[in-house]
Amino acid sequence: EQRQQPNLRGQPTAVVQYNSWKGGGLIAVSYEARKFGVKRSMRGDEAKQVCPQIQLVQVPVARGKADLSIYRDAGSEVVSILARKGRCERASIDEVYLDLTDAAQTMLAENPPESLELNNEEVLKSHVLGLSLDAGDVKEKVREWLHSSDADHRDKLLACGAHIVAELRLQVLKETEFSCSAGIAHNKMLAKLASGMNKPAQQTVVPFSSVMGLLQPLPIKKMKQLGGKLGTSLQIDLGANTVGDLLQFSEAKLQDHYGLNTGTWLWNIARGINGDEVEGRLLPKSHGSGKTFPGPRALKTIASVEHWIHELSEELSERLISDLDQNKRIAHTLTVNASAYKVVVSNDSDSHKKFPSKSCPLRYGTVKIQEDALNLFLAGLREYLGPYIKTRADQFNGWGITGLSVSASKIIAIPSGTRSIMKYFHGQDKFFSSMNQLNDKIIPEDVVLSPSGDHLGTESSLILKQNELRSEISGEGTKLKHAMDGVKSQEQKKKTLKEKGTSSILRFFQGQASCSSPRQGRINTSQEIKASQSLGSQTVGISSPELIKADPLELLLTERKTLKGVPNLRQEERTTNAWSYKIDEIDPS
DNA sequence: ACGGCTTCCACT
DNA sequence: TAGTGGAAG
Repeated sequence: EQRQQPNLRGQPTAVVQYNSWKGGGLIAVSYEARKFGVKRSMRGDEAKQVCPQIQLVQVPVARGKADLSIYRDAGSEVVSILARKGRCERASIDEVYLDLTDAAQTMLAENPPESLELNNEEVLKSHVLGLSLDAGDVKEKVREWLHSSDADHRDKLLACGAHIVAELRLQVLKETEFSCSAGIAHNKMLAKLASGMNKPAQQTVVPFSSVMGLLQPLPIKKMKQLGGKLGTSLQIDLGANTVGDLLQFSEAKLQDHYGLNTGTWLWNIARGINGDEVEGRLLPKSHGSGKTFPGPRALKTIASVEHWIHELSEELSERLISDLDQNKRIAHTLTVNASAYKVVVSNDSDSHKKFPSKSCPLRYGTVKIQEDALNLFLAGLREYLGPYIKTRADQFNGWGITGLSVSASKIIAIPSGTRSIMKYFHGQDKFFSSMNQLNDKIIPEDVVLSPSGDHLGTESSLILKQNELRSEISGEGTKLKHAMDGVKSQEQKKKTLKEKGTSSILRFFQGQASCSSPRQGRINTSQEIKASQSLGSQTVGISSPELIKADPLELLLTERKTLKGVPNLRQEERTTNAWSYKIDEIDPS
């Protein structure tokens, strides 16, 4: 927000979401404001009390809920810069791990620090843990450490790392206007620890010889993963208050208390050992959209729950489309979570049960996600209410929903190339069963795109403009039923798939039965269509029809046209002169 | 009326 | 595997 509004730079600032209740909740606090004791977890009103001049910026609201997308995107800007220099793991919205081993080794071999004449001023500002604290010229000591030619090989690598990181941080500043802090160490645990030691906008190096000195006196709760119950247990049950205190416990003893994995992990981190790899992952593993309804705002009717599930699903759907668009990834699982309270009924001490989370295969399309999410919720609600179903209408049955969230997970990149696509589908049991489900579906007449979008409302799942492919599928494409009998052998199916790959795969994108649990009956198709009409369905276009001829599948999946940055047009209208299909009809299962 | 909204992970 | 709970930003 300080980047967005330069007048906020250097000013005590905080970001709040919502503000009608006690001024909203703070989710981020500038360093200037922290000096006043402003904390995350404070309310806007509270922050004003301790820092009257604080500038409060509100999180954007969309669909009645906080929308964090601008902050996600800001995080991505930084990731894309850091990823240029090494294996990069997006650890959170504003943190990444970077494995600079290769870059450091290369630098040590070709451009060792001792030979560097002119120094990046930034690297000289590094904090190097363990450099004799007694005053004197600290900066000179740092320079010495960074360039000493008789150092431990491992420390030389760290020195290279410090140079690379200093450069990267400057690069990030230049390209994004964000400052950042960094820790440079031999593993993730130590790097994370060090990164928090000198903020803001500074970097800290952990020489190999300083590891024990760093960890010994460190309060256990400062270590990542030990800030919660496990850390408390170490203190209370084992009497270990510092990481050093852990050294006295054998690995076996720690395993007895906390299990094999956790025990070993504890034994290792007490010694500064942490083998966790930096995962090469620039993108999130799941997307979720949720909202709480505290206190009197608790939802008490199915209708209100439905409303919010629709809002949340809409946001989720939009983000899934962006992910597909930008990253060619498809999510496979939809999960709904809720929190609820139930008033004591027959006092079976049952009123504190947790609302169960439910999931099902994810079908693309806003309306489908909305329907499936609602069904998952209802399944959870029945289980939650137990025998006390009270099939009667919505109203006030002694329950209230205090939180709702829908999320998408098992996000998998679409493989590129026909062969790998076939292999990919083949590997999925559900593929063939879903092919069978298509038997009773109708592939409609081809529909040509028109700017007015008047083709919408037909059940067409494919919108094809070029004749070549159209003729290819028209034989079975028009009014085709019973394309495949469910009794064919797997081999036969495979063959059919190969021979008629185009239409088969295209048909693969047909919508199909809704999630089997929890609603028993089939969803009324006309309702589905109507809803789809009213909300508009997304269509994505493909350019380069020639390539389709050569390899329609690959093109279908990999060469879709970017739709971003074309404002004031409905998406359907943006896909002119292009091959396209409706995102709606993608069923990852 | 809980800090809200996420994301990731270990465990069963 | 689906579902729970913990941890963290």
